[in-house]
Amino acid sequence: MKEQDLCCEEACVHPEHIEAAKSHMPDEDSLFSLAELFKVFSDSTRIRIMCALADEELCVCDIADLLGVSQSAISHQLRLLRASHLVRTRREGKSVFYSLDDHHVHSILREGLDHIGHTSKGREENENV
Amino acid sequence: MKEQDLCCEEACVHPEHIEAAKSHMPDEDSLFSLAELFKVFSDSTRIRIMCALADEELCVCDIADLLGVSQSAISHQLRLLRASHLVRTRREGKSVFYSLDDHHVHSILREGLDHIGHTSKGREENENV
DNA sequence: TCAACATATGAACATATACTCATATGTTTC
DNA sequence: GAAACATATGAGTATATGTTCATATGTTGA
Repeated sequence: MKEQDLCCEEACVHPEHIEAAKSHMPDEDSLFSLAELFKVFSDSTRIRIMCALADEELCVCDIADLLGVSQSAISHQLRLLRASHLVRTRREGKSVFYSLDDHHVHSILREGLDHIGHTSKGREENENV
Repeated sequence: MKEQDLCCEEACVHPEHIEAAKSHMPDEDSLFSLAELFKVFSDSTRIRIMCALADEELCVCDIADLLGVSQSAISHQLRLLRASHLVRTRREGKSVFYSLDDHHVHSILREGLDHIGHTSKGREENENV
């Protein structure tokens, strides 16, 4: 049989814990949106773009030059960032300037850096993924 | 020609802005680790696992049951979470209990939820990715 | 030691995604 | 309007990744 895998069909599950956990779970839509948001943060090119924009706006070719990535690749990534409301644009003549669109970008990056700072300190033991 | 794409080879680039941005960029290793960390947050199954563990530890089959995902899939995902130091384990007999390993999990999820809360409010106009 | 159970893991497969290339769109200057 | 330039985008491709399936590992009780 194979309905829901039926692992630990009796004793092991803790129904009261499951109910408690269920009660404070965000709704499905939020969970999906959350994953989508962090997906945007999950590529180092996009992270580098956001870091580059941390202090001031830059045009597309500035970013491409700064990161050593092709204009096309940058443009594709900027599109994703914009779709997630993480950057905004301002046109000035032929150039388009991008800047961060949300204070959460800073907070999220900071929390992330904080985490990797902590984990890299004294816990190199289980790097064997 | 094709060396570095040579977009805006002269006038457009703003060298002083590029230098400024360069100066406050995290080092390459951190940027890579950051992306790796957020990659873990970029899947809704893993997000759901972390939310489920927000208040209390759960054993593997609890999580599988709660999320309606196979034991194997959960186990694979837990491995990633553990490798990123986001969850920790405690064995009790045949069961293995997982719990959050880091206060950053809460902060990161909260910032993320905050962001999607803001963007979903009145800006449905550019959902056309 | 063996059966039963909970969890972990390797291989395989289907899908997602980041880049390149070619080209389109939009802007300025002549 | 045409040329030059900055940016955007569609198609194609190589790689990454999440799940399933089969099976291994580890624990308990007989």
